[in-house]
Amino acid sequence: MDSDAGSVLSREAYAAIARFRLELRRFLAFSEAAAGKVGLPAQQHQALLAIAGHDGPPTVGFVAEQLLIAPQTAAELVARMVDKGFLTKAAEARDRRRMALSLTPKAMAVLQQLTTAHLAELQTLEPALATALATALDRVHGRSDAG
Amino acid sequence: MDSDAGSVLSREAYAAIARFRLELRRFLAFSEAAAGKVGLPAQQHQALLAIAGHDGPPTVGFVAEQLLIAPQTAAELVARMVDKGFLTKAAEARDRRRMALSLTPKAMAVLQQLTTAHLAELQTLEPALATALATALDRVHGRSDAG
DNA sequence: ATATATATATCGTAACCCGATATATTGAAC
DNA sequence: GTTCAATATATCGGGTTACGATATATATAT
Repeated sequence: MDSDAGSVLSREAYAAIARFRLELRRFLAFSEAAAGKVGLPAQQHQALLAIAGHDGPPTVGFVAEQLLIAPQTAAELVARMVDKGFLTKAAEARDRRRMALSLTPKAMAVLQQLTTAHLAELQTLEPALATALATALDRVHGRSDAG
Repeated sequence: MDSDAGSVLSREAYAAIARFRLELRRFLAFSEAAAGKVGLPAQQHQALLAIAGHDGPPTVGFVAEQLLIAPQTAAELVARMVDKGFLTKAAEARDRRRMALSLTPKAMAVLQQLTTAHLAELQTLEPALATALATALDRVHGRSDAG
């Protein structure tokens, strides 16, 4: 299975992958900065986005799933967001262990503004990101037509 | 300038962007787990990758630039990596303030293995990532042809 | 020689995550 | 309807890493 784990990778191959990761970091750094400007740590922004995009009733567990974090971490995150007035939390009638989460008007306003800015930034960064990824994957196969 | 900051975004639009961010997190989670298995925190892996892909002599400042972190954070990161035997550090002759960094054989072996695994994973995730991004950007323009 | 700028390093502090654990609630077994 | 296991959320303690403020060494300008 690991038959080519010993194949030698060129400096250019590492450079191409590093470039892709840098483009990724640039987007994430933009995102974190934009969220920070409206008073949201990056994870709180992601929680709002996941909740706003969800069809059914979002819960703490749903946030954990979408953010790929442990349930207790999601509980802490949600608690901070409730404290700051971005979310409301209420036990579901059908299963009182689950907490139904809702965005406050403040959260909806902030998320809309952030999302607009993100879409514009993604439009800008998408070509560099796509090119960097394609180049990185191409290098693996021995191609090197870049200038 | 913020003329369309007030445009209403649909739940589907949020869902599409949330999906893209989830795909991104999946890749980053894979990367962190893979690096962790060989004893590297995510940032140390990124530092190795940036150094391996760099042409000239890499320095602490170069690592800070590539990882988008503050210089003192990069100094700390590099110090931890030297302690663990992944990097060597030596003042440059031409400018003794700068520290020339080199990968140890241990680091090269680990990075090669990690990179091979990452390229395979990227091949797998790339379609989902590209589709999610394209869908998110399409939604903005009012399209909704997804099934 | 002096002042300013640059590169790296150290220290204290804050944010976030997780493992272990606790509590509340549900559902299953009997 | 009581008991037991499973699920959902919450709390606590500890570890990692980031940054701001600051320190030191070296380089550059005048």
